Amino acid sequence: LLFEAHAALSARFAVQLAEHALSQIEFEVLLRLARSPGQNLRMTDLSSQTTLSTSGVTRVVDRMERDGLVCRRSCDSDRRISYAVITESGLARLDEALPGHLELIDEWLTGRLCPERLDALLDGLRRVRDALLPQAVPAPTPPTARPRPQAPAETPAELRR
Amino acid sequence: LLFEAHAALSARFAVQLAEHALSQIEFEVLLRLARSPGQNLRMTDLSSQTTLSTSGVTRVVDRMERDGLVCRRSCDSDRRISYAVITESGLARLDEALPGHLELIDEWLTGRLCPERLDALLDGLRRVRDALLPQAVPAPTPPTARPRPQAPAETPAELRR
DNA sequence: GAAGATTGAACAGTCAATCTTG
DNA sequence: CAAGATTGACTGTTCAATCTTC
Repeated sequence: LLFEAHAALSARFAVQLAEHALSQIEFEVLLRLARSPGQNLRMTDLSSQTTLSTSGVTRVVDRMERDGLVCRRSCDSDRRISYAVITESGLARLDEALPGHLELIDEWLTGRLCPERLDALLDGLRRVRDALLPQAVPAPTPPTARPRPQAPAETPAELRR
Repeated sequence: LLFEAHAALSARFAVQLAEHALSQIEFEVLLRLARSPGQNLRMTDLSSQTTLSTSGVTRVVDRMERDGLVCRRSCDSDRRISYAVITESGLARLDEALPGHLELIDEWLTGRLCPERLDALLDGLRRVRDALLPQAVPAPTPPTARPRPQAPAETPAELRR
């Protein structure tokens, strides 16, 4: 069920992204960075927005920096902090890969279910997700702007896969 | 959305299974074996029923055989084939871990949504999954019994996670 | 020659330990 | 001493190559 649907969809995404020489995580990193204010994110925040540990983020950013998709920038006010910033090349790569990704979503999700079914599916998933992530909705880092844009509707919600 | 719900749920499963010294894949292997006729499965079939490659299955079964949860048995009529068979110990381990797993499913899915919502969610997921796995529903291996029991209702459907 | 299974090399990710800065 | 990031050792997985059997 949930696992099968996820695995199958995930596999499709993977082959499409591979055409643009991106892994799913790299794609997600580019997407999160591109739509963050200033197009940068602290390493820690990047890890909490993905499924990776902080060391995982370090390694991914290492690779992507080597490939020129992102670069690191240190913080003036707190020198412990390191930001990952998306580069021109990274933005270009994202623009290149995104349309195909959206097509896949439309092909297998949006276009496959009638609107009511789609709404019901998203509603159910959202409820499960919200129940499982109690710490994500309240205020784990109150001063830091909560980058989650409250799922304004369909398209952005799917964007976040 | 789908990815977030899946990741969050998956994480819960992982910690529960870890209490019984099982990884998610090991649990899935035990489950698939236990409910297969003869409680055995060819290595290849095991790989197509999971997310692993054939070499991945080889390695998992290596580990589990070392731990006594499964054992290998060769085929009389075709000596290329190797079966994985669940052992007494493996069955015991599954019995030990399964109730907690079902509790989690009930806690976060079944018990969290009213019946209509749950049906709608499962229906949507099933449609997406079926659309994405065209080769799974028809006859890829027609003579071989299709082990998929057609999702007889709710409980077994969730069992397959 | 193809199918089934295994192996070696390589890779991506985690955990625990470490370093630096606040 | 806690927070942020990185590193080293390790685990699990895949890909390509190999071996055996049909």
